[in-house]
Order: sequence, then C-alpha cells, then structure tokens
Amino acid sequence: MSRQSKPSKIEDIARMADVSIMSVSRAIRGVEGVSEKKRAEILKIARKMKYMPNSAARSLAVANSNLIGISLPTFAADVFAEILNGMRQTFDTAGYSSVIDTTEYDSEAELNWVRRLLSWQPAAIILTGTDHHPETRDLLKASPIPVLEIWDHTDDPIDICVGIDHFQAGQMIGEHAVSLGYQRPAFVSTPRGHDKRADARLEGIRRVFSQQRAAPVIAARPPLGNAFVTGFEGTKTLLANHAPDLICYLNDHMAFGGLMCCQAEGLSVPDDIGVIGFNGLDLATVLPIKLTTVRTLRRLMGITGARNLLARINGVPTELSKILPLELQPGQTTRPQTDNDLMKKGFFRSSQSLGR
Amino acid sequence: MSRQSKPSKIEDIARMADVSIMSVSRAIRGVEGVSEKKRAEILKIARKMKYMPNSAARSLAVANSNLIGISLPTFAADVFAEILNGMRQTFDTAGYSSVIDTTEYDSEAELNWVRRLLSWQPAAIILTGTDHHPETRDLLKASPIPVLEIWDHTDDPIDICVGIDHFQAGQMIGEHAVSLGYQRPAFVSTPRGHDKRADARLEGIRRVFSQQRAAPVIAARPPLGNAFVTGFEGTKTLLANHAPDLICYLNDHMAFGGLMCCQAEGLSVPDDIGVIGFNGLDLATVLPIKLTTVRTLRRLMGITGARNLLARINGVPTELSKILPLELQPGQTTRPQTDNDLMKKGFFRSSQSLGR
DNA sequence: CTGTTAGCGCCTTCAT
DNA sequence: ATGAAGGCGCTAACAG
Repeated sequence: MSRQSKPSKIEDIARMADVSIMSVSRAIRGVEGVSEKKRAEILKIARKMKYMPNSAARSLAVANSNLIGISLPTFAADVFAEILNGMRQTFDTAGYSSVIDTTEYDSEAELNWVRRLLSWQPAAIILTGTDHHPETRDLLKASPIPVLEIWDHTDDPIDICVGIDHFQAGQMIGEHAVSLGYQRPAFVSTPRGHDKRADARLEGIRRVFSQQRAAPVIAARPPLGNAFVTGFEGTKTLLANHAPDLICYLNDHMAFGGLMCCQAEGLSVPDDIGVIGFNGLDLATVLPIKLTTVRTLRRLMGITGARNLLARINGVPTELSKILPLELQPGQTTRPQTDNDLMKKGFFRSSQSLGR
Repeated sequence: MSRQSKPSKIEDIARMADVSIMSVSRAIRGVEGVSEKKRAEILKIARKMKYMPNSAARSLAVANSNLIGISLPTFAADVFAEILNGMRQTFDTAGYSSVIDTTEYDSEAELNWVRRLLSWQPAAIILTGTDHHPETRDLLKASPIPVLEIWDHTDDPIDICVGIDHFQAGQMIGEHAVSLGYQRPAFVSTPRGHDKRADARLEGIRRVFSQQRAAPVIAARPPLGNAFVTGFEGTKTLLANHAPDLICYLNDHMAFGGLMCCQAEGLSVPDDIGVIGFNGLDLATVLPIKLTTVRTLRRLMGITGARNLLARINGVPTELSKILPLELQPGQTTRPQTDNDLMKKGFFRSSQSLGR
C-alpha cells in the first residue's frame, strides 16, 4: 500500500488556502482572530488534505502537553481498574490522553516512570497512594505540574489527594467485629511492607482489638499471586497453625478465596468462623451468602479525583485533600448481631462503650 | 515551595561544561562521538543541574517518539489486564511509555483515540481485535507506524497480529460437548454485535452442534454489566425459558456467576446441567469443583505480541500473523466422559466419527 | 572526536 | 482580522 508520502502541516494548508500560517493555526485551534468565513474554508481544506496536527511541535512551543500520567500498583485488581475507569472517562472527554504505568508496588519503578513522564511535560500526574520514593516527591514538588494522589489519604500531599482513610477502615472492621463478640481475629494480607494501605488497615483492626479486647490480631501473609489463590492459601496455612474465630481479608477477592478454603476444610461460615472482606465488589452479589465487607466508592473516587485535578490544571481553586466515606456492610459471613441490637436498645452494656 | 525557576536544557549544560551542544546531546543519548572522559564529565554536570530531557523537542526533531499506544475494550476483565501486563513489561524495559485507551467496545471511540495518538507520532499502536472502524484501518494502513492487532486473528491484519482463533475455540467447545453427549446446549454471551469474538465462538459451537447433532444452540444475551452478575442473570432468564442440558459461557467469570445461579435454582452441576467456561483463569483453581474450560495463553500472547512489535519497530523481519494454541481443560462441571473413553477404545462408534 | 548550521512544526509576540 | 519574525529544545548532516 502506498504509505503516505509526507504528512501535511499547517504551512501546506496555508499555501492551499492562500492565507498565512497563523490564520491556519488559529482556525484549527478554534481561537479567535479569524473571520468565520475564512475559518470554515481553512477547515475544509485541512480535512481534504487529511491534516493531522503534530503534538510534539505544539508541545514544544507551548511547553506543556495534553498527556496525563497515571501510575497504578497493578491491573490485576478490579479496584484500580474501577478507579481508573472513573478517571479516564473524565479525562478523555476533556481531550487528554492517559499514559499509564503499573509499578507492581515498587517505588523505584515508579520513580523511573515519573522521570520519563516528566520529559513529556504532562498536564498532570496521578499516583496511587501516598508512599513514594523520596526523590519522586522532590521531583514533583519542584515541578509546576499538578499531582493527584489517589486511594490513600494524607495531610501532607504532594499537591492534592482524594482517597479513603485506611486506618479508619481497619478500625471500622475492628469495631464491628468486637461488637459481634469475636475474640480471636486474623488478617490475611500481603507480604509485610508490600502494600502500605494493607498495613494501615491491619493497624486499625489491631488498635481496636488491643484496646477493647486486649486481644492480638494474627497476620497471615501468603506470598504474592492471584488474589483468589492467595486468599485460599493464606487461609489454609492460617487454619493449620491457629484457631481464629474471625478472618478479615485485604479485599473481597481474597475473602472469596478464603470462603472456598473454609468450605474445603469443612468449616461452616459463619457458624464455625467469620469472614470479612473489603471493597464491596460486585462479585459478592452473586454469592449464595452475603459477604460482610466495607464498601468503598471507587468509581466516585476516580471521578472526583479527575474533576479536582482538572480544576487544578485550569487554575481553578479546589479542595486539596478529600476523604471519601466508607460504609460497613454487615452480611451473612459474620454472626448475626443480636447481642449488639440488644445493647443498642440499652438492655446491657459492654466493652463497646469504652473505645474511641 | 520554590518551584524550579526554569528547567535546564542541554545548552545550559554545554555552557557549564564548556563544550558544544552536540557533545552534550551525544553524551546524554549514549551515542558515539564523544570521548569517554568528556562524556563522564558532561553526565556529572547534567546530574548536578538536574537536567531533564524534553521529549517533545526530541520527538519533533526525529519525527517519532517512544510512546506506544494500546487500545483495549475494557479494564473490567482480567483477560485484558493479563495481556496488557505481558506487553507492558516488555515495552517498559525497552524504554517505551504506554498510552492506554479503553474503547468500551465502541469503534468510533477507538477511531478518535487513534487520531489523537497519531498526532504524537508513536513508535507503534496496538489494537484489540481485528474489527475496527474502516477509517481506523485506512488511517493506520496509510501511516508508516507499526500496528499490532492482538487477541483475535485474521489473515488480513493491518500490519501484524497475534491472537487465537475464536471460531476454532467455539468448535473445540462444541466437539467436547458433543463427545460428552450433550443435546441441548446454550451460550451465555453479551448483546449481539457487542463483541465479535464472542459471536465467533458461538458460531463455532453452533457449527459443530448443527453438523453433528442437528441441534440449535440457544443464545442468552444478558445486558452488559459486571461479568459475575451477567453470568448469574443470564443463566437465570435462560433457565426460566428453556431447559438446556449444557451452558457455555463467554468466560470463566460469567461461568462462575452461572454456577452460583444453578446452585441458587437448586440444580446440581454436572448432574442436572453442565457448565463450560472460557480462558482458564486462576479463579477456577479455588472453586470446590474444577471448571471445564478452554485455556488461553494470555500472558504469552502479550509477551509475544510485544516482542514481534519491537522487532517490527526496529525493522527486523517478524512473523506477520501468529495464532496461539488453545487447550480444552475437562473439569467436573461437565459430565465425565466415560462413553467417550469407550468410544476411543473402539467398543462402539457414534456420530462423533462423522465431523471434521 | 568536536563543533557549526539548519531545520523539525507550531505558537507567541508584535506589527499592520 | 491578518501576517511576519523569531524561538521552543533537540538532533541530523555536514565541516573541521
């Protein structure tokens, strides 16, 4: 096939339309400074000549671009896919393109990617979490580029952030578990230090159990892998070495793997053991029993983050730090909260009235 | 915070190092033409001055970039995430950045994205499937940019392709089902025309059943949504209106939703009804019974595609069209193939000996 | 090995 | 409303 000899540039169009280069530039960008008549004609000719702008040239001239960099830990988790979806839609309609990176939870990799991305003078950069390589922070702090940190929350963001409070999420789970009377909780997570948010949630649970029950929380840390599988395997080793009456999971996928393991081990949920997930994924809606979990507003998070970031790009003031609410969703994988109901009604008091 | 006054450029470094701009350019790019002594010194100064290259300027000068565009239907499917992972790793280490798009199965959206992307003179473009807007094809055919079509297969790719034969996959499922003696098959899919690959697989199943059993295949097409949920819902309406003895699913996630539905409806799998998935996802490994499915090599597909594409970018000859193998994995969600085993041993013959 | 020259395609600025 | 001149930062191509 005849591969296009040479793409046309605005100069070619200017020559064809018998106008100056500037008129073409203005016409194409849609800025004022050309009569409507001229503009229409120029655009017609541009279309006929299959004109395609050169973003590099434009970017060089204006010292920025319509690229937005997005760094995620991984694609292998619906959670980030959903956040991403919410953002991409917003950016896409605003004319931005997404340069995406997956760090696999490696801050060095993130740093290298940020470096490469900055060379494109992107319109903005989005990072997952608030835990980055110090040089990444320095680099971004020193640049005029808007930065959004998403999913986690901090009082000291690089620029702006939208997320949830993972420690509080852990506390929420802990409070609920305590209110249901659980005594020997466990948490199936990822390798230590791998995911700061996971660690924060575990700390939240621990805080509550240590304060209100003086009980430890056993942490199981299966090796990395598919979430369903790590949930399954983590539970298996956990049950082999301990006798928890409740297992909390890093997320719903792992909780599902855990449920399958309990079933395989002949344990009945919630009679023999309780299970709590995290995120409130759609997966849970098809299960025969409703999963106790914490609902996170992932899509909203993506949309909110994108909106705030766009505002910042356009110089409009916006909230620098936004925390999204969490909602504990009691299900059938934990024991019913009869006692708790009674307590609420004031029949008797328990340790619950102590905490927080 | 003091936001960097003005990023340094190679000219600044040249001045500092007391050499010409070109020496700096060569030193930084790592090309020959500078003495090692000079290079070392230049790099040291560059680091000290926190030099950061300007990709737009480079791109403008050399008329290409190290951006690679990747278009996927959606993130909401592990399948594409896995393919993407395989690719990204390869590209990343080769120094490319990924500009990613999700079309949500809309060819117009894909076209618009391709247009925007082309303005960056990317090193390559990757599209999912072989079914595109005609203008997308024209645009890409006319450009000198390498194009990879992935996941599906065609004899007439835009440029090169790596994928599987979805029609053959359907036939594989059909053959297996026929060999197990199923008579009233159904297929739970997506809305008609939404996903060409889904349609191709259905056709493959239909071909086999019509040839070897003169039996139709009922197609259920639940509205779009979460795969687990659509699998569940599609099965529900299917069972309300028909009495299939086998349900094939678009993918393992939907098959899982279907299994949950069967359970909810009081049907025993595989005694009352058979279930076949697609892809061989890790999810299946944690289920109490092994899912009958077709294994696809998604990660390999990503890696192979990336490798071939890199070769093409570098002008090295590579295979233009690669089909990856499929493997039917018999599981416990379809009835055991005793009869079939007997047939293999030659005890008696059946319609099986007719086809193919 | 080193430096000079002349763009790459577009946009800002300043004339008219 | 229109156009001319100059530059964005970098790199081929050529000259020493």
